[in-house]
Amino acid sequence: MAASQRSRSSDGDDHHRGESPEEEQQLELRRGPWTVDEDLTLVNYIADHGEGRWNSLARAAGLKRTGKSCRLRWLNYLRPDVKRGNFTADEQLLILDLHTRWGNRWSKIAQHLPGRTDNEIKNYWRTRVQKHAKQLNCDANSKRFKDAMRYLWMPHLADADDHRRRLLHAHHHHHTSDFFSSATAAAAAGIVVTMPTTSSSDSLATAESYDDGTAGIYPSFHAAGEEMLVGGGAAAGEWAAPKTSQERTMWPSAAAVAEQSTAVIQAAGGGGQFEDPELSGWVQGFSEGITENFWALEDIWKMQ
DNA sequence: AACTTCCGCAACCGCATACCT
DNA sequence: GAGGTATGCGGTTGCGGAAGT
Repeated sequence: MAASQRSRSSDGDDHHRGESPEEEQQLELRRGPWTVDEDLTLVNYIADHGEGRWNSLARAAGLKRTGKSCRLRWLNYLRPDVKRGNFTADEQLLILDLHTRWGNRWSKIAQHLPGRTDNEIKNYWRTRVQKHAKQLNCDANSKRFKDAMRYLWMPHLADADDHRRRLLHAHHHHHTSDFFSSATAAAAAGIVVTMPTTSSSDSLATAESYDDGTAGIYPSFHAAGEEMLVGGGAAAGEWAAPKTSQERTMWPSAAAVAEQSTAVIQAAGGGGQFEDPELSGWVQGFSEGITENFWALEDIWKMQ
C-alpha cells in the first residue's frame, strides 16, 4: 500500500503516560501508514541495536510512533524473513488444517508457516475463507463448512498444487519443478529432503503432528509421528528444522493427498462418512470427475 | 471517462498476560 | 503480593486500488 501522510489525532492511545503537555506536543505521535523514511529509520536502528524494548526503541530512534506501532511494523512488514505474496496451495491447506484444530489462534498457526505473520493469516481467513462460508450460507466454524473444506476444498487445493507442479515440469525444466517431483517421490519413500532456498513461494513447514500431540487432518498421508520445530528464527526460504535430520520430510505429496482424498470422497459418497446427509449427497455428485478436472472453488459451491 | 461499489490489507484498538520493581 | 510497564494476541477499522456500472 502506498504510504500516505495521513495523520490522526492520538486520542485513546495507551502510551501517553506521564508527559507534560509540552513534551506531548513535541512528541506528537504519528499514526497511519509508515513512510519510507520511517521504515529506514526503524530498520537501521534495529540493525544497530537489535529489537525489543519497543517504547524506548521508538524514542531512541527518533520515531514519532508508539512502541506498539514500531513492533507491529517490524514484525509484520520489515523483518527480513517476512514472506510476501499469495499463499501457496500447501500453505492454504495447512491453514485450513490448523484452523480446524485450533480455531482463531492466529499466532499459533503462524508459527507453523515460516515467514508468514499472524496478521496475514488472519486477513486470509477473514477475506477468503469466511467469504466462502458466507456464500455457502453457513458459519465458518460450523461442522458443515469444515466438512466442505476437508473433503472438497482441501483436495481441490492439493489437486491444484499438483496440477501447477506438473505444468511447471512440462513447460520448463526449472529446478523448482524438478525439485518437487523428486521431493514428492522421496517423501513418499520417507527420504530426507531439503528445500532449495531459491524457491520463494513454496517453503513451508510440514505438520505431521503438532505440539498438542494430535495428528494432522490427513493422518494417513503423513509419515509417522515426528514433531517439527517450526517458526521462530527460520530464515526466508528455509525449512524449519525438525528434531533430527532423519525426520525431515516433505509436506505430503500433493498428488498423494489428491488420490487419497478422492478415495475418501468416494467412500463418503458411498455413505457413512458424513453426518450431514445433505453434504454427503453433494459430495457424491461432486466426486465424479474430481481427478481429471481442475476445480474452481466457485464450481464446487455451484454444485450444492 | 466518471462514478460507485467491492475487497484486500496495513494498522489500529482493547484486553490479557508476562515481566519488572 | 501489589502496582506499573512491556509485550503479545485477536478483533476491527478504514484507506486505496481494482472491478463493475
